[in-house]
Amino acid sequence: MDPSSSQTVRALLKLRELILSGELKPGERVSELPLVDRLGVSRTPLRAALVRLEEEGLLDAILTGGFAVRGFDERELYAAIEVRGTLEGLAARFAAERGLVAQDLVALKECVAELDALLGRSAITTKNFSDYVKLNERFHSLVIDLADSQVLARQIERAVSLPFASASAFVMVQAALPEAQTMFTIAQDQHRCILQALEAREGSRAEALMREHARLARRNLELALRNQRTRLLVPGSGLIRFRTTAAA
Amino acid sequence: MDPSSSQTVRALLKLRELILSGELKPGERVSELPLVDRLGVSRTPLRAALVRLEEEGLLDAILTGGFAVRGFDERELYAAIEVRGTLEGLAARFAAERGLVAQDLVALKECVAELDALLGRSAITTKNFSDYVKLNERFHSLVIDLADSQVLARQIERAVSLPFASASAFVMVQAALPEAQTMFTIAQDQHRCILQALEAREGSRAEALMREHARLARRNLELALRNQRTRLLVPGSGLIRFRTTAAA
DNA sequence: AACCCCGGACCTGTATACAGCCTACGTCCA
DNA sequence: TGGACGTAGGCTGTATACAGGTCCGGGGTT
Repeated sequence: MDPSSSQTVRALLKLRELILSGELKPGERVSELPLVDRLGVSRTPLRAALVRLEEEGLLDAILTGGFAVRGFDERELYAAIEVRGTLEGLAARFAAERGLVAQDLVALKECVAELDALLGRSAITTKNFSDYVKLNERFHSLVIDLADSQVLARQIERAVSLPFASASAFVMVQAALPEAQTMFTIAQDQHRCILQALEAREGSRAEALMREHARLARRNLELALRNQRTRLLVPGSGLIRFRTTAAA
Repeated sequence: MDPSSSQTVRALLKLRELILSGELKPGERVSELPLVDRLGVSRTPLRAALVRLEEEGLLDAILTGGFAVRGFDERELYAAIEVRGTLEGLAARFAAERGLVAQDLVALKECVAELDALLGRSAITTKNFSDYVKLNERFHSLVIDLADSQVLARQIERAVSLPFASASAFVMVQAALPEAQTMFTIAQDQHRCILQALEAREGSRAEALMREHARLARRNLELALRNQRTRLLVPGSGLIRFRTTAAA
């Protein structure tokens, strides 16, 4: 009965992978029976996974029943990032206003120091970017933990469940584009400033910084979409619907 | 196949009612078989409803399997309201920055005018408060619509699925407490100012106003909890765990 | 008297059968 | 040739049977 090895979880993971990889295209109906063969699970856990993915925002319920893969246009990508930044900003403010104890500060400072060390050692490349991703995610989850609100944490969890909204969604792009290398420096300075604001209990500043920090993701996304080469590095790129008509 | 009359929806509604009414207490395990008799649906739609309620935040998954009713302490109530206000604030900013067309403005102004008329006619009491609730919710959903982002709209939908977080959660309390009557006037002035900010494309102001607007809910909640008489008027009051030990 | 072990009831996860609905294709008629 | 109707296939919603795990209580032992 280990939940991590349950059929439901297996179905959820495989199905999410199928959607993100683009094997199921936006708008396409996701029928259950073909997936039963494809995923090797029966309909019951499969349906549970479908319901979860709908709540997650990757699927849309069809009026007549069943689900379809959801598509996202460029505006929705930016909105998703802004939502994430806004919620993380709120978390930063909560954390700052509560005040941090020494132990919390140590953990944060350690994280920032490790990032410093990593960035000072060598450039982030497509080969070693996963170390950066780990540290970056640690920083973000530390801040969320410090906000100490399950309601907020769950809401953020849901926001980043859209693959292109997460804090580390575009690290791969950054690593691949030389013109994006400076973003690492900027991001790390923001980390440092956020830490400082948290320490000084400057809630408003912490919030604003965290929001702006998320907007780096937006800039990376814009860069990524402009280059044919990096476009496919965007997580969940298969879900993106590019406008065929001229944008207003 | 009408989804509104499906067993799943029926189970979802009845189960939510059972939780909010306090018949199922926080921490209590929600076993499926007893509910099959109680709700008159089989386990399959019941389980679907359980999964949805977990995503909604009313249930917690138990490690060994199954679900338990989630409890909320006072801090979480405030956090939920703040999250809602923050997201609605973002919606207001999006709407303002996009710019409204004449038709949008008409709809908003009509809504505000109707609220003016209602408030001018007579005091809001526990008997006629539902008219106010309808108009208030219309104002809020208009703003959300104008933000024109499904990602954001879904996130807000989820935020207000916690019963005490919704924009109209405390109207009943307001109506019952004489000292809260001025809140109607204040709220309506905020509506007016938000409309003005949207019209002038003042995104930042619209956002700040919407946030502050949500904080009225917080003030109402504080009032409600202080009065033994109104405490039970708080939606989902059965889910609230009051601290027994002294708060840090 | 306290602790440990064993047994049974209960509960969830999973698979599958069945019924009703929607859809799409083919055919027939105007 | 185009449109409308009927039928067949497939799909989802629902119910239920079965297997494995969990938890609680009682009895025995130290």
